Amino acid sequence: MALATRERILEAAGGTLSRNPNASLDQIAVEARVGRATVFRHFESRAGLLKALAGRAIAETDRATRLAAADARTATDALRLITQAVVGAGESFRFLDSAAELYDEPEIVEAYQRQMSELADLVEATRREGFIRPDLPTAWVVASIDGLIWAACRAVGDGELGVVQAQDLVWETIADGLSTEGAREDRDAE
Amino acid sequence: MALATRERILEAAGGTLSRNPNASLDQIAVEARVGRATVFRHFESRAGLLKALAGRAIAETDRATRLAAADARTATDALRLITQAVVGAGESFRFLDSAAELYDEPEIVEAYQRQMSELADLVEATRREGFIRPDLPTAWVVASIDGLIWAACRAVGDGELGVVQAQDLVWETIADGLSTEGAREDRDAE
DNA sequence: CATCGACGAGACTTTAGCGTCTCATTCAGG
DNA sequence: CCTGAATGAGACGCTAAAGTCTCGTCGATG
Repeated sequence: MALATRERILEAAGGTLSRNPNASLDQIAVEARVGRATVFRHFESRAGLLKALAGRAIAETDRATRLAAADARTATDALRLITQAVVGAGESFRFLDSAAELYDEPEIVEAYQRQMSELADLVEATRREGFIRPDLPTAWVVASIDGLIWAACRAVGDGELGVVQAQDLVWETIADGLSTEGAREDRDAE
Repeated sequence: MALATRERILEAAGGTLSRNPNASLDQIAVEARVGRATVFRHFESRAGLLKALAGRAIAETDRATRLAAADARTATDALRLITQAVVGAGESFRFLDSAAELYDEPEIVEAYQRQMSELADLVEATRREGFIRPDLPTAWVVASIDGLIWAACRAVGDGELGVVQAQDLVWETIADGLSTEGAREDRDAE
């Protein structure tokens, strides 16, 4: 039971915080159908809960990265798998909008920077495969991917797109952009 | 003087809140080199300050939209001008990360939805000009543009890119995506 | 010089939310 | 049936921050 309760609290916290970034522990406890005291039995403090939640998101991303590295034959394919995995797990990340406090947690900040740096390395690798345009700064490529993933998660959360649809669209947009000016001319030979 | 003070408070609030989404009125007052009481002389409450700040951002966007409509010969060009104007004014928008409270302000929500709907209309217009790929849902196009603008503002704020550079990259990415797969073959005739 | 409005400083009250603690209840295992 | 661990309910104290109020100062204006 203990584990189930802890999990239920984390789940509720993720959901509630993604809807209302400043939700109180009261609201989270209610959402989790749990007494507020129980939240403190499982987590040291509000910061501890946030930290656990962030740790979960980081672990999930790491897992997706490992799977992608195992399955993909090219860096480009790995980038695609990771991107789509993160969009799929988007609900686990939306709470981060609110989590300015997490910038005070060295562990979390470090893990986040590590993942960003891994992403940058992966982007470099895809660049060597000829996937990424050589004239784009890596910082911008990483930022764009981040922004598009965020947009996709938002669109899914708002019910504007389905998860699978969003996963496909993110990758298409990364690869080809939004305009007809290039990609589609290749494909459709207009 | 009254106007200058009010403006200084708004400026400080935008800056402080973009760095720390949960900044107190104390911090904002200090940043504005103003007594905390003076903040209340100019704004009814914290919510009032936030609302004024949001109103400012909305007005700035409307202004950019009007200018773009006046200057641009095509919808595509208008979309470019608006996108780049918003990136240029990005500092006025970053505080919105923190402003979950604003969802309770009908005026602001309505104005935001109106702007999003105007953007959607503009996207439709560029689609008729053959700019946007016909197979992409408008909701996704709007969301992507939003995401890329957000990414650009973040990159500028973090010092990773210059403003002009970010403005160009956003538009390039919207138009051509990140990959070599289409656009660059057109341009460089590889 | 007198006046008046804007301001800074800071005391004060109130409220929301965090974190602690206690106690009764429930439920599973022996 | 007995025991102990996990929980729910809720009281309690504490702090940060919002919002109010007063008073003294400064500076522009007549």
